[in-house]
Amino acid sequence: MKIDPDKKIDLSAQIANAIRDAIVSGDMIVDERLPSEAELSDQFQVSRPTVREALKRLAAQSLIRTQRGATGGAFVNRLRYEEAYGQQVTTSTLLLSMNEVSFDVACEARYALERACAPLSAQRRDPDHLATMRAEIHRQGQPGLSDESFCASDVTFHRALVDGAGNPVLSYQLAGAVEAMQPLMNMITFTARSREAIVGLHTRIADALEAHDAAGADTALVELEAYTLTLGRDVMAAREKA
Amino acid sequence: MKIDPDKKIDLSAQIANAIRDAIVSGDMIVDERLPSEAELSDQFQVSRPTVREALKRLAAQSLIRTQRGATGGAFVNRLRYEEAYGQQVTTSTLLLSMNEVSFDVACEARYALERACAPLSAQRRDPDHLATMRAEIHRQGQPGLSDESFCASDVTFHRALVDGAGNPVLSYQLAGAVEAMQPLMNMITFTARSREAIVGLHTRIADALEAHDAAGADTALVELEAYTLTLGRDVMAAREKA
DNA sequence: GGCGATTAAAATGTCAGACAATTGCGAGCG
DNA sequence: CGCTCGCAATTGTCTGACATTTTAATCGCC
Repeated sequence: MKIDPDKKIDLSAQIANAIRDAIVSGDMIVDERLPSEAELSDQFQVSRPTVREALKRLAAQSLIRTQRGATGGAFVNRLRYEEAYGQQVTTSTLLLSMNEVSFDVACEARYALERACAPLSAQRRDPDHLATMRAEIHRQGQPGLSDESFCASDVTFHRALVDGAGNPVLSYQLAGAVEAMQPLMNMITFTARSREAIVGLHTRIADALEAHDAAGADTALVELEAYTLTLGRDVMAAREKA
Repeated sequence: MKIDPDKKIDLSAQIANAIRDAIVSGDMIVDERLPSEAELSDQFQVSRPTVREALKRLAAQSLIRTQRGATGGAFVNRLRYEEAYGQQVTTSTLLLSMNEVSFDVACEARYALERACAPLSAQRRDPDHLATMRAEIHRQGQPGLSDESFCASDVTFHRALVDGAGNPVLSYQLAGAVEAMQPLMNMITFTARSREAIVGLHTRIADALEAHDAAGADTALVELEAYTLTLGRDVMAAREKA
């Protein structure tokens, strides 16, 4: 591994970067064991706590995992979709909440991405995805459902749509966009009438996917986007007035 | 903040999670100062190194930044798109390289997402984006360009296309997909003939965007996807044989 | 009284050494 | 031969200290 002269940035950050580069570049392969903390501190000529801080940085990014005991140590982690999902959602949520992203912009991005999945989903959706969508549509029609539950069900519905495309890379990329929107969507109070409209559009989407009708799904998604936008703007307007 | 009983997971991970939740939930706002390491170690009843490991985890995710000196400390960081880009690209690249994502699947995801941007880009692209695309097209036509440079230029071209949509959320989401593909694309050797074909399609895309012709851009992207897929499969087949 | 230089204080960054906890493996014993 | 016990390796945590950096206040001088 490389050296770390007396730059101005933290030693632990330099070490973390050096190891990260080794992993990303492929110099270290999955499940390969890193040297022990003592060996690393010797190799980099720093103390063990400094090495540990570097390893924790990498662990926070799921690049390595650690294991105690005799045959333990730090190992290059196989990055799994589930772990990447979590980070992706956290990052996207923070980006949206910290950068004054407007409801309109987030909404546009979300539906643009979903529409990219719809044709593939119309082609490949399997009965499981359709069943999930039907179940969520039914739940969304239940009276007395809280707004939070309605939103959660909405997310599940749209994730089924995305997963129906059968492309894990797409599912991963969209997890952030769809779930990060949830806090924004949670601000909306859904009236019985607006829920009815949404359920109707969801039903049209599910029907179109079941019939392998990509164009129909696209049309329904466009309408759903327009309707969601209207709901969001009403909330903003009402809040402006108050 | 909450407590951490003697669970089985690391204390530093528990503390990091507690602070992360406080930030994500909005309990701590941007630029707010966290308690000093000494205060945190007192509050959580752990030693300072343990607190430091927790803070490094958060710093690795760009959730906090630290500053030395009298008025220093750890501050909630405003997550910027540029920082999020980097993490997004690193994560996506690793996901693709570690999970045996096929060239076909990655290609499909990338072009599906780009096609989602194309209509917006046709509508909103400004002269800067067009100029970038034209410049990269010209570069791609230069003889003697290395395959790596050709790929890098390709990435710049497609990022201009995506940025043309004028939606930062879309740009962020797609940065991972486009750039993560680069290592896979770098495996392809571009012959003079294939470069010519790609430059032709790029020109058609730029022309369509300039003419606000969304359908034309979409058609050209579909053809480019098919052509890229062919190139990738040829490489795989040749590698199989060898 | 005002202004500049020095010093003090607060905070993070780093180090050294020690002990606890966990786990695998081998040696010893029944 | 099998089981158990203990040892060694490794990470997890603690204590205390010193170095470095930055701000702010104090002191002295004009």
